[in-house]
Amino acid sequence: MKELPKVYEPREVEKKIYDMWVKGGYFRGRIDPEKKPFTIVIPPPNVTGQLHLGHAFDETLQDVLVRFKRMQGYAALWVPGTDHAGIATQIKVEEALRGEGLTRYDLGREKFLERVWDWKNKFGSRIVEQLKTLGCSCDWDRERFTMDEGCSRAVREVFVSLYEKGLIYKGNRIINWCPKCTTALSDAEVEHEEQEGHFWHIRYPVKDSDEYVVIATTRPETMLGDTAVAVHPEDERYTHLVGKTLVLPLVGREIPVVADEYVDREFGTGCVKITPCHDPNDFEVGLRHELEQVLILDENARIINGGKYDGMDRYEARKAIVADLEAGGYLVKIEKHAHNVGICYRCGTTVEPITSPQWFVKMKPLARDAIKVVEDGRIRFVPDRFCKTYFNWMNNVNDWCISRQLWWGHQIPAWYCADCGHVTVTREDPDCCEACGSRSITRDEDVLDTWFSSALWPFSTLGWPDRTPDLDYFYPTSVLVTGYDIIFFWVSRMIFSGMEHMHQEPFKTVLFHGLIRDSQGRKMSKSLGNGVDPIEVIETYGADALRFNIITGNSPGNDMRYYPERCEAMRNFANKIWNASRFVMMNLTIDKNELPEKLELEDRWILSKLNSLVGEVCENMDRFELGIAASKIYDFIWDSYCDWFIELTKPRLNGGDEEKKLSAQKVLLYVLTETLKLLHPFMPFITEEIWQALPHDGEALMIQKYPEFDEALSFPEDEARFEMIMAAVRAVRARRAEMSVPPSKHPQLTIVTAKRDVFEAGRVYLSKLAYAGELDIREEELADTDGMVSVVTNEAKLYMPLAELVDLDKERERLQKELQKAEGDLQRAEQKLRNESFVSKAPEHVVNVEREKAEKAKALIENLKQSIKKLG
RNA sequence: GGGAGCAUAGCUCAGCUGGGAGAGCACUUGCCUUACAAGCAAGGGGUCACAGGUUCAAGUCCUGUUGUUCCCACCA
Repeated sequence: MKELPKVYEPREVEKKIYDMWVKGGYFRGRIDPEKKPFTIVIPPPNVTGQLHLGHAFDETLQDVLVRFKRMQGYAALWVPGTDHAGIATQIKVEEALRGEGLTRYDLGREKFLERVWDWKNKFGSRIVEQLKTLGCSCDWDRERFTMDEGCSRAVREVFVSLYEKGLIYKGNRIINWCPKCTTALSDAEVEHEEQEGHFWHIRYPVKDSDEYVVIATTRPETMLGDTAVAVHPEDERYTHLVGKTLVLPLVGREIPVVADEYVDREFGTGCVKITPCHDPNDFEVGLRHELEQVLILDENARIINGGKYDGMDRYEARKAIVADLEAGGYLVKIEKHAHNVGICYRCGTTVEPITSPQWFVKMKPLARDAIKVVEDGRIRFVPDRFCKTYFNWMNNVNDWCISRQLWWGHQIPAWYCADCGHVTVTREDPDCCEACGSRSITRDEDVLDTWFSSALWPFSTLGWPDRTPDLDYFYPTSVLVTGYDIIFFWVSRMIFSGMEHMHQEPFKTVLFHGLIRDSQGRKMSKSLGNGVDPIEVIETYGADALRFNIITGNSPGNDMRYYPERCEAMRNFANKIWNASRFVMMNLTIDKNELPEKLELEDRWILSKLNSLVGEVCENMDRFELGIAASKIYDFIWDSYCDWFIELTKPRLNGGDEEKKLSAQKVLLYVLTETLKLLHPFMPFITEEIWQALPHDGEALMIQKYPEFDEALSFPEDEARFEMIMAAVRAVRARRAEMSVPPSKHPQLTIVTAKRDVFEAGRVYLSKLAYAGELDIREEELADTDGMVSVVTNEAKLYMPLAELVDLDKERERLQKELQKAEGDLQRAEQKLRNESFVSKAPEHVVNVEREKAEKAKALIENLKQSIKKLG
């Protein structure tokens, strides 16, 4: 038998164990017609990213599920991979270039892309290695990348087929523009932030008149693009002006007053300046009234078509324009005004709504099935409250802007013909225009939104668009695990993509988790510098401790705070298991794991407890209550197994009876082994390490069969009998603690009980765990209890000759207090039982519990009363 | 403007389909009891935010209130 070190050292163990697993090929997902598949695709982290706690959370949940199902005999497959993360990655490489004094334009598209690929190759493996240190049991042979050949083919196929169906189109429409990233963004990529701004009231004179209207705006510079002013058609203040012409201050452009129901009469002045190119509402108004479109911002948000303001930055122009308005007497007043501004989710820059020719996915037709599949339960959300969020979004979804003015990503497969203007969109790169045959075709410069490729992830990673055996077997995937913050970005898009291209839901269940915050509840972010590096945590406490910390004490969908102290507690737990195992091994003389033929009372107790635990854990796991399952295992190991059972076996192990010695070993080993299996999905490393050191059949714990509930190992009566002994032990310990009796003192213990057989069977434990000297177990009351201290349980009165240690008055007081409590219990139970409707309406077992409670309380009261009487 | 979450011990949080208030950390007391002081034993600490309601029974279900966090939304 191998000798284990006294303190568990995760660092040394984890690497070794992981290599062993990889070598054994246990992570491989293999098609097996005999087995049911269980598939998870990883939410692909950014290829150049680093593992943060959010990932650790996400991946741990997935690994627990995959390991659990794998052990249960499923053909488990966890597909790993990374995302090219268009904007994020491109920004990083451009930043690096800036260090060399270069921009991407200096390099040109081709050279720049080479640089990005270099970058990807350099850092792409970093996060993968970090996932391994966490213990992730991904099938690394299937690692994918959203821009690898297969995924790119899937993207191309989807784009072309949606285009052919008319579900992708190009249009000149209002989109969100980030002037820093210089690209269009989808609605989902814009975050909103309340900012303290101003409301500028500006006078627009009516042409050839003394009259004027006052408009209010938060973005005065956009007046350069105004092509109308709108009022409500029924607003009597302004009806006489409808159709009249205004002269735009500073610009001199003549613009009409139009009537449109979009205007809210109550808000502001009731007059709205209309800037079709720079506001989504105004854009619509502009279409309705066939207004001119004047674009006044370029890709860097500098003024164009604005006369003297051309070339100014938007904020510079704002200042200048306000000053000029004031000088010209057009400025009526300035109010403070808090309003929401859109900011880029990548760089935080305020985005500008701008009309621009972009590619869109028509969402309404796709949303239909995507809603239905969640409605009818083919896809289940855990917790289900996120259905509401999802439906709300899907029901109101706008077309999805998918083109990005970036270089890093899937270039849009559209070619424009210089001769006839036709757009060629094909699966294979064309060399001429499909309409006129002209060779003067140029490819669209733009790339697709990163999320366009992630949307296909559940099937592109399994081989689609080819009809592969993997796709047949492993699709639809079983569970998707992800944060609720990317429902719109990713989950919803995978759902409609799966329905559209596979005609099947991409996953059966979505398990949503929350965000990990710092110990003060703040979001972890680079700017706050409060991020916790999971790799450092793993180095300090071990991956198992981190995993267990994350899993326990969290419920689906809820955010959690990260506390280093909790990791310490979990590290201690790992050490506890380690030492319990050391104890078992030290005492082991057998090399086979089997239960003995003759089981002692405590054996049946622990086996029965274990068996219930197994049943409960499996149930909790099936309901995705991973945290509950984990803490039940924790309690069993620490309380039942270590604090009680191990202690209970010591008399047998140290006694002279060889048969008993063997039986104790066997039960210790059996229960430990089963417990390690139960715990393995949560703490894979330490359980595997210990299991390897124990007598075992098979190669690895991670591919052992997960325990199942077994009726034959359920002994409820023996459990109850043993609990009686435990209650007595606890009662004696409590009394001794109160009186500060050191463990070295072993006074005689007299037990007066009607359950004499039970306590006789527990003789050994009583003397060991209750530190008893001589033991007298009897049915008849003691005649003389002078000088005795008593403790009372439901089933017994226990006496110890320790009266000299105790203050009799205090003792009386204590017993009175206990009596009061017992009488209260009895009263409550009897009250319930007297209640006619309780007895008739409550389920039988609940009533029985109440009856038992009353019985027990009665017995206890009787015992206590006698003890008090004896005190005199 | 719409929607959702949270409110339980000093702190951070569990508590599943309603049936005797839990964990970790912190705190108090006593123990180095030959697996473990990263430990053992014993203990203190909660009107489960508030107000109603349903029920034999409510931390748990319903309604409202307060506080708090978040998401969505085109009021310039």
